[in-house]
Amino acid sequence: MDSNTNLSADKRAQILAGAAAVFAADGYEGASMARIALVAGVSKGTLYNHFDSKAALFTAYVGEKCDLYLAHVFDGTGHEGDPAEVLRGIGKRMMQMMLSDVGLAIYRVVIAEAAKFPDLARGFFESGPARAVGFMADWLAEETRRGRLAVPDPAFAAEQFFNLCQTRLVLRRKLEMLPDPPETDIEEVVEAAITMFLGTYRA
Amino acid sequence: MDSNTNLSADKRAQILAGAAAVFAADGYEGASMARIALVAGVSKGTLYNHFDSKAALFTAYVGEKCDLYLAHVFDGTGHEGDPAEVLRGIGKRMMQMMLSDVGLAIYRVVIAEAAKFPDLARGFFESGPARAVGFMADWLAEETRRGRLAVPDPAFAAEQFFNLCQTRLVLRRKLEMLPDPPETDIEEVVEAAITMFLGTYRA
Amino acid sequence: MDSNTNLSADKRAQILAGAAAVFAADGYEGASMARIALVAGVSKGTLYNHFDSKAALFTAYVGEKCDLYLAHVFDGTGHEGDPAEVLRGIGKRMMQMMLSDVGLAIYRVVIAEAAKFPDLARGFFESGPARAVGFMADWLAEETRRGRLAVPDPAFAAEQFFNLCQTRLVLRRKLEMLPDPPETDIEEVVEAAITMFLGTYRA
Amino acid sequence: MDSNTNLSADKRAQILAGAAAVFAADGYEGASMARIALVAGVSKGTLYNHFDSKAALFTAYVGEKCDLYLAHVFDGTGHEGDPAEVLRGIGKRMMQMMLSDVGLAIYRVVIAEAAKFPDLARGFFESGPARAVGFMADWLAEETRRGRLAVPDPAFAAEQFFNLCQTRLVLRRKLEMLPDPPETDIEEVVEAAITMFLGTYRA
DNA sequence: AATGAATGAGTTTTCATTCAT
DNA sequence: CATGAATGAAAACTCATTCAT
Repeated sequence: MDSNTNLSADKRAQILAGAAAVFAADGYEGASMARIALVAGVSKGTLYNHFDSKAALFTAYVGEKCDLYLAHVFDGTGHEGDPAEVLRGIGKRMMQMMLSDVGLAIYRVVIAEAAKFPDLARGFFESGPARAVGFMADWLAEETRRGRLAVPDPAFAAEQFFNLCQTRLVLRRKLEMLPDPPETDIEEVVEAAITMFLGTYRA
Repeated sequence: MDSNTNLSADKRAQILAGAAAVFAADGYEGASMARIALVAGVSKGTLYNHFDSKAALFTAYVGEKCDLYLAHVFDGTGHEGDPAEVLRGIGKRMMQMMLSDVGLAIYRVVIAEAAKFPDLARGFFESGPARAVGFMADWLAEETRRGRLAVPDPAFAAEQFFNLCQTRLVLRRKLEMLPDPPETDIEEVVEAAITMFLGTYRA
Repeated sequence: MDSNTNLSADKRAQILAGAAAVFAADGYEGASMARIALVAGVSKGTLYNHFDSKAALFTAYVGEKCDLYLAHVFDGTGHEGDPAEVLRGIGKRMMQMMLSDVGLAIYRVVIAEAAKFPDLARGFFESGPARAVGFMADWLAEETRRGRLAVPDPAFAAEQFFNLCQTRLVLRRKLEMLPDPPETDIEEVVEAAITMFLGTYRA
Repeated sequence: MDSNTNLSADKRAQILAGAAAVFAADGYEGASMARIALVAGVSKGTLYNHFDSKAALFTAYVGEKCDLYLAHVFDGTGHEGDPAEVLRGIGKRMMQMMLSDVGLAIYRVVIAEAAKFPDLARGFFESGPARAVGFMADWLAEETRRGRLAVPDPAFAAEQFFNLCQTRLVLRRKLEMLPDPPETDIEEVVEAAITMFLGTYRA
């Protein structure tokens, strides 16, 4: 029975992998269940044995990506040491994620379908941005207690920092004007964000 | 003869108005020509007498919005007086536009279809963000010459300011988590952006 | 008023010229009134001022071609002199017509639409094949009276001769397997037809 | 599993039967997929599960008719005995085929669409006329070797014979002027063709 | 649980025809 | 009489979903 469960879970994962490829490439409306079945290597009927509808499959796809991809951006990130160094690590990881193919694909599809799938939009927000902001806000509060920084509203400041880090690169990438942003550009932008951020919030 | 021209232009405008409503509500793929015809109050055939295809209609819709809406955000904006005051005007106008229903709808649909319509994405960028950044960068350069500010890279600084202004409100609005952002919130966020911006770039 | 009539007749001829080009290229179903209007250089409305419907325009086109093109294949053909020589002239003219672009186009379109436009099919038959057969049958009857030939059923014999002349070339041309049949091939085939024909019907 | 295969093949055959009826009645352009689905007793979707497009269905229809209908006209035809008798059998079978409803329908539609489907036209030629000519040419060559006939160019002579056999009946049938040609007419025409043919080619 | 054939409503697009100017 | 915008029915084709095997 365990093997049975595994088999079933495997099929589910197999379908989700196909769905991920197709939804990322074609968007929600542009994706067809036939194509997902083809890419996943199963029949159309099997799709419906595992997911009630196209919308349910889409929801599961986005939910999975949010859990497995966005959610772990900061897992294991140390927040000890010099504030500038910590900000550098946070900023770079965040930007690498936002500029990656997968990160971009989820963002695109969630923004496009936010009106149709509001729960998904909220789920995306909470597994991704909200989690990152929460993590960083906690750290800012601690540094403020320690006297190294002076941040009156840590959550707001965290959001400011993430917005600053997106300068120049993120919008252009979303508009397909920047196929492959180089590492050095990210570092430059993050450095400028750190300078401005500490210029305001250093104790 | 004038009436003839007006009639034709009127129909075109009528169709574009219907298209705007439907594309904004349903996105490109989600919109159907039948529904656009219904909302515009014309027959499907008339749609095709004025626009060659759905893609052409979509292109005309986005192009029009970029020209008539985004492009005029800064028309007539004075850039005299105290830097903080000028930044306040720029920031507020920009945020009002980005958070408006029309601004949001264009952003959503352009981001979603950037891969399929790269020219549109570039057109959006150039009529909207690039124009705003260019306007602000010119002003920053002038203030630097005057000795009131010290901005080494005006275009980059302008993008930083716009990103700062988006804190807290814009992403939540895109995700349908903030149906109607109040004026006071915008002012608060812009004020914080001005503080941080001048903390770095004041002479 | 005469000028008026002429103007009107000119427009009619202009429309028919456009219709001829389009029907020949695209067939009846494949032709569109919009394209005919374009090629004829008039508006769609003008088409309907001169012809009641697409079917009427088609009928007029085929009728005109039958009258002006098929009907005059034998005008001015002398039927004096050596029977072989007369047969040679008749056979060659007939084959040149059947293998020409215009002749082929009419045949194709009349055959394709014979079920839908039976009157047209009969009209085609009578202006074209029947006329040729009648002309030749008269000549065969006269030669029989003169004692140079012995043809018991002149109309039947005439049809036999035309069928013989089509050997090898006509079907292949109808099937687009012979874009441009050379003159010498026609002569060869006609010669063989004459030999066989006279082998049977010479007095 | 056999039943499965049969089910699928049955549906295909069922669709082809419907397509045959509609294409024969309306031609390629005049036929609609909706009507074919209706006549075949399946849904439009099922049509597209079995054939990629209208053109593919048409190609399959013509190909099937050429294979199953034209190709077997001469199967089992004995070519022993008196030449006149053999010619009589060949001529009658050929004419019965050309004057039949199915034979006429394929001819009509292939001629009409030869420009659009050149491969089909060639396929028609090779399964039908070319095969008949080849068969008869072989027999003529053998009779020439045996000394009963004297045919210098057997393929050309075969085509002459088939053209002669079409006298009076075939064109009129194609033009819908002869709904149902009686057997006796065919015999008469074929007899005349044999007379003329042997008048030239008898040893 | 897996399959894939069948469905029919829905999509974009074309077209013959009409009519106000 | 010429125009060309407007129409709506019909075309080819797609797709999410169901269901018998």
